[in-house]
This record gives sequence, C-alpha cells and structure tokens, in this order.
Amino acid sequence: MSSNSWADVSESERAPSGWGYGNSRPLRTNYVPPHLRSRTPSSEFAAPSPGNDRGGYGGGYGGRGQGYGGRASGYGGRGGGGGGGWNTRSGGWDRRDTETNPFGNDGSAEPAVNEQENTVINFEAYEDIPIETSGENVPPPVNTFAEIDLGEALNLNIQRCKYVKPTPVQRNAIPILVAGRDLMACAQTGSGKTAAFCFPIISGIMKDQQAERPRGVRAVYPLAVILSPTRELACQIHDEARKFSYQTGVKVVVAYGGTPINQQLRELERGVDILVATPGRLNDLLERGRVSLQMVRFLALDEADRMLDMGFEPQIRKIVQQMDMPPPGVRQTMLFSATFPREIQRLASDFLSNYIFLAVGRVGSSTDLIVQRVEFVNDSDKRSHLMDLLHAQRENGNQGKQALTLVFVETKKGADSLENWLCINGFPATTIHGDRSQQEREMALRSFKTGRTPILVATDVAARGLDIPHVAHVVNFDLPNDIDDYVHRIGRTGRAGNSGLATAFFNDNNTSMAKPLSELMQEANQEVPDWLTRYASRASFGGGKNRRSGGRFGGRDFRRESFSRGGGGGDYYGAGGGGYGTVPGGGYGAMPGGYGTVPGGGYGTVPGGGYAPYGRGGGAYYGGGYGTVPSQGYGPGVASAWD
DNA sequence: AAAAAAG
Repeated sequence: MSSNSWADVSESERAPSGWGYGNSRPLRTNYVPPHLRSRTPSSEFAAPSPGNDRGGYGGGYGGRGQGYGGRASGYGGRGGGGGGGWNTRSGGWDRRDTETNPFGNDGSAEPAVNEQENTVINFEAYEDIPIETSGENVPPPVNTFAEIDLGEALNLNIQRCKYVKPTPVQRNAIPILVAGRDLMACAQTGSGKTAAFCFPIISGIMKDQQAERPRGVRAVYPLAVILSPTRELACQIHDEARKFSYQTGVKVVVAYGGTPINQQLRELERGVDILVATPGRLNDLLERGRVSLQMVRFLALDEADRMLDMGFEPQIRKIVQQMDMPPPGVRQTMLFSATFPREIQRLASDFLSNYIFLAVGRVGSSTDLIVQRVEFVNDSDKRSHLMDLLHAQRENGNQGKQALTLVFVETKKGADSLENWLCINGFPATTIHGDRSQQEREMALRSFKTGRTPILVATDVAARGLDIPHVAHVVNFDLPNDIDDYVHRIGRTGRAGNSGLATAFFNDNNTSMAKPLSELMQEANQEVPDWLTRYASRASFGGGKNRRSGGRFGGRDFRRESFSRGGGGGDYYGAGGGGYGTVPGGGYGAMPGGYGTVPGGGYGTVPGGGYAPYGRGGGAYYGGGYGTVPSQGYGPGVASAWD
C-alpha cells in the first residue's frame, strides 16, 4: 500500500490551524463529577449540552454529519441524529494538525507479499470457535464493525488498518463494552484482543460529552488507563491505540520504566486521554502526584491474569483500589487474556461490577493454527539439537529471508549464554530479558522483527502479547513450569490466522508438565508422542497446580462453577470453592451449557497444511520448509493489533 | 525457583 495516501487525504481535509491552544482544554462550565455520570448505553446518548457545543470544540454536530473542512468530525449519529452527538475532542484541533500519521511509517515494514491471501478461508477457520458468555443481559454479538456505532473517525482508522470484519472476540466483546458493561474476556492468543478493548474506549471517549477535567497544577487526568505486564507490550499497545485514535482527537500516551521519566512527563503534560502504562511507572507517577486517576472511566488490564498473579497483584491493587480511581460500577473495567485460572478469576471479581464473562475458544487453549511438537532432549543435548533445527530451517529460507525463530529459556543468564553460543556458531541471534537495559531490549526486539537477527532468545518477558509478524517457529528450549505460560509463549506464532510451529524440548526436569502438556495438545488435536503420554499417565506426575479443567469445554466462568458444583476444588479452571456469596450477577443456573455439542474435532487440520510434524520423509527435518509457511490472515495490516 | 515491574 502506498504509505502516505491516507495522510494526504487527511492533510488536505484538515481544518485551518489556529483553533485553540495546544494543550489547554477549553473550560467547561458544566462539569459533572464522574460518580454522577451515568454510563448510558450507546443507543441512548444524550445530546451534548449546549455548553459543549461552542466554537467547534465539542460535539453537537450530531445529525449534521459535517464538521470543519469536511472532516469526519461531526459524526452523524443514528437516523436523524437528534441525539447522536460525537465529540471532536476539543484539544484535538491543533493536536491533530501536528499529529504524525501512525500509518505512514508502517507500510514498508510489512512485506505485503504474504498477506492479503486467503483472508476468507482463514476467517472460516475461526467461524465455529466455541463462544461462551455468562452474566446478566449479555448484548448480542455483531457481524460487522458497521453495526456498531463507533464513530466516523474511528471507522476510518479501522479501514486504514484494513480490518475487514471483526474477529470473534471483537464481535462479542465490542458490543458488550460499548453497552458500558464490565467484561472478563478470554480469547486465544493472536485473536485481536487489543482492538477489542481499544475501539470501545476510543469510541466512548469521543462520544462522551466533554466534562472538564480538573486542572491540577501538576497532575493530568486520563480518562482511560490500560495496564500491561511488560514495557514492550505497553509500547505495542500504545502504537496500536495511536493508530486507532488517529484524527479522533483522542490522545494516547505511554509510560513505562527503564527510561527517563522526564520525556514521559512532558508527553503527559501535553494532554492525555488514554494512558498505557506498566504498573511500576504508573505508581511512580501517582506518587509524584503527576497523574490522577479520578477521571478514569475505562480501566483495561491486558494479560489480566498475569497482572493479578502474585508478583503484580499488590501493585495493581494499589493503583486500582488505593489511589483515586473511581470504584467498580463507576468506572468500566475490562480484563483480557488468553488464560484465566480460576483463582485469578476470583481475585479479579474484586475489580469488576456485574460483569460479563466471555470465552472465545477454550479458556487457556492454544490455537489450532499452531502445530505443536515435543521432543525428548536432555539438557546436555539441547544446544546441538537446537542447532539441528536451525540448520534445517536455514536451508528453507523464505525468499532469502530466514524465517524468524523465537527461543524461550528459563533464566536471564541462560538467555545470555545461549545467545552467545549461537552467535559464536554463526547464527545471528540476539536476546531480550529483564537484565538488559531498556534500550538493549528494544533494540533486540527491533533487530529480530526486521530480520537482522532472525533468532531471538528470550525469557518470559517476551512470552505475552508481543505481536511479531512472521515468527514461524517458537522453540521452548526450556519448558516453563506453568502450562499457561506455555500457551502464551507458543502464541507468539500462529497469529492473526497464520499458522505456525512450536517445538518443545522435554526431559526429566519437566515431568510436572507432561500431563497438562499432553492434555493441551490433545485438545488442539496435536499428535502426542507415546512417550509423553506415558509420562503423563504416571500418577506421581502432572498433578498439582497445572491441572486444567476436566471437561473440554467445561468450567470457564468460575461463577458458574461455584454455583453448579459447589465445593469441588482441585481443577485448575474447574469447580470452584463454592460459597462466593458476593459474586455479582447470580442466576447462572440458567446459562446455556451447550458446549457438549461444540465441534471439538473440527480444528484438526492446520489450514494450509504443509507441516508434517515429524518430517515428511524427505529426510529434512522440516519437510515442507518454512519458506512456504502459509500465510493466511485476516488481511494485511492486522497483525499488530492482535492480542 | 524464575521472571516481571520503579530507581
């Protein structure tokens, strides 16, 4: 695609500059405190009050369908538009004039060759994914973005991103969120979660009548906060959110550690609607009094189960419960992850109000687009075995470009030492882990993404959420100790409907993973080696915390389990401890249980085929070769929005 | 036990 065509259009349609001053938001006389504002469903938005409607700042264009200079600002609302005022974010005029086009620098980075094909086929592969929702009055899913009143400016960005139609998680989550409901959403890796929470947030901010935010001397007042467990993921979400909010007047700022705070402070001072952050840096900003959460209407936790696990929970609790964040029911809270252990669900319900639980695909399942292999490799043989894999792969380069391989190890030292060894042996590798400087981390990621070093050795810092197009192979050089971590790791490939390959090195140190791993692979219709099945069947192994739910589709929303089964316990996602009398919602007995009929067998074939897991008889390790990795996406440009 | 996240 021509990288600046959109920019050109936008450029020519820009309003004359000189509206307002950079960052200052116009004063409002009718400030409504957040706790007095109702979260009206989208279809009932009140017309903007006159006070918001002056001088080209606020909304109030509803029904006229026209903004300044023909811009998309005055979104015409629904039929006749008596009520549908879309705000053109006040501070936005000048801001948009100087806003750099986030689509501009992007086009060249994506080799367009691989994309665009098989879009339809791949969507069909997702069609019969099981969907489970529970909670009260669940808004029905939509089939197109157009069915949802997201606003013209956002719709344009969706087009610019080349999103043709919503993915399953988007189809279900967006109407729920647009209706103002809290949500706990589980969807497979690479299925489009970022957009699923970003669209409603951006749309909601655009729609809202613009209440004036307090003008703190030093503090800024974001309307939405998105939290991420790693800095790189925060960056990625920020980049995505900026694309989605281009020319909407909604300002997105990112804040994370490992980098001087001053520049981030300056960015914040220029105005912020959506703050994407890692917990440590956000707490720092809060303690310095530079950010106030009192105007927050939307709170999103990406990789929510990680955010609430032992390491993070206190920090999250502090941000969400001990600062000035509005309580559940006043703010809208959305939790997203591919995995959601039952005990974390229970923890998470503290942060939610009458929420809807949504599962797209099996909770914690891997996607069937990834071919998973397990090989028995003793620790002492791992390096040479990896080298064999890499050699085989190198011979099957894709148009001279080697397919990207992501190698996960357990420790930071192990990462350094493996990287070093690979480099010594002529394999262009780099590494990312928490002992490296932020600059080094970002450089490593960039170097990997661009193919300069097509091998990346990583700790779990890279396990979640990172969207790296063209990762053909994930190697679990060291298996993780938690099956959920495995799910996230292998999810770095097979994204956006592309297929991928994941190889795990298993040995006697990993016996606790035998059972959950073989169960997971069975669920995904993968070939489980007999030796692994034998490991799994040994009673002494595979118990403990790694147990997953017994039934294939059972037990996802822990609330349902606690009602239906009572004090079972034991199963990872399964029966709850019962007695959670304060669970909001209630009435789950009536939920459709219909997972028994879900076509569980229907995922068996990896679309595009070409992977014969144990070789194709040609002798080469990777018979089909990576060069032919079938690329079936939702369409070009989708990749980076995808978790 | 390890990793991540503030400095």
